[in-house]
Amino acid sequence: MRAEVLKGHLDGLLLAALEAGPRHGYAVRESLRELTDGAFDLPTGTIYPALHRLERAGLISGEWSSPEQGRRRRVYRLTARGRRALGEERGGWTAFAAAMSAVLGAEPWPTTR
Amino acid sequence: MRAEVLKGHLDGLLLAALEAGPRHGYAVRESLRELTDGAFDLPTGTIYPALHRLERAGLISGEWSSPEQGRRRRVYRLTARGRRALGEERGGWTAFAAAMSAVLGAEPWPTTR
DNA sequence: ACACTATAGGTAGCAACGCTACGCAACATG
DNA sequence: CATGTTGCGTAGCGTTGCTACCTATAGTGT
Repeated sequence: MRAEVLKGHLDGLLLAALEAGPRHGYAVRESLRELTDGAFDLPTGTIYPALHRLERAGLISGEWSSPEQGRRRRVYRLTARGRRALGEERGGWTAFAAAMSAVLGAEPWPTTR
Repeated sequence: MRAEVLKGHLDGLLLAALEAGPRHGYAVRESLRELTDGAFDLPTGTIYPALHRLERAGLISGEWSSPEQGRRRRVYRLTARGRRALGEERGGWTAFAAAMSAVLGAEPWPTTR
């Protein structure tokens, strides 16, 4: 999978991974890898800056967990705005996928559902 | 539709538009707009550099048509390598779309086929 | 004891790509 | 004869994900 195809779609993926509940960055990464059977195996240099961007944008909020213990984890959860944004991402994806498939033709959707 | 979502997917679109037969750049642009009901209304500053890139890569070949007439048009056609590349683009799109939908869940494919 | 892997977070710099904003020209239409 | 459409082109920009690297703790193996 070429690298650039993900551009513009990552935010939706991260938001969706957090929809099921609060998670820290490393767990988000694992969720994506498992949900996609390894297709989205994103480097941490992709995950962490993206989470910071989403937090700055107010779509997720993070806080450090268990500071007394050694292992520091930053746990993120969707904000209300993030939940709205996720809805828009889903709509945008559907429109984009429909347009792509209209042009590419030929079995746009996986036939094995 | 945000701009970045197209990144990495444009080549496949252009190749697909040329699959039906040779076309000049402006016609490719119109094909994409019509096939997608206006969803992909790409600026010429996107189309032309991308076609040049594909030509340099040997996936399409272009030649000027009707030089004696005033209006100059550069007509592109798929090369053999371009046709192969289009097949790979289709496969890549299917894999990408499947992974995206696995994460986004919830009605990944348009229900109105 | 020591090495190694997995977990967990981070950043600087880069490359790629599509877009914006232009410019140029021929042809059609009113 | 002014405007709009067709048609091609490029320079420069902003965004984004990736590469490559760093730090640190916990667990596992030898």
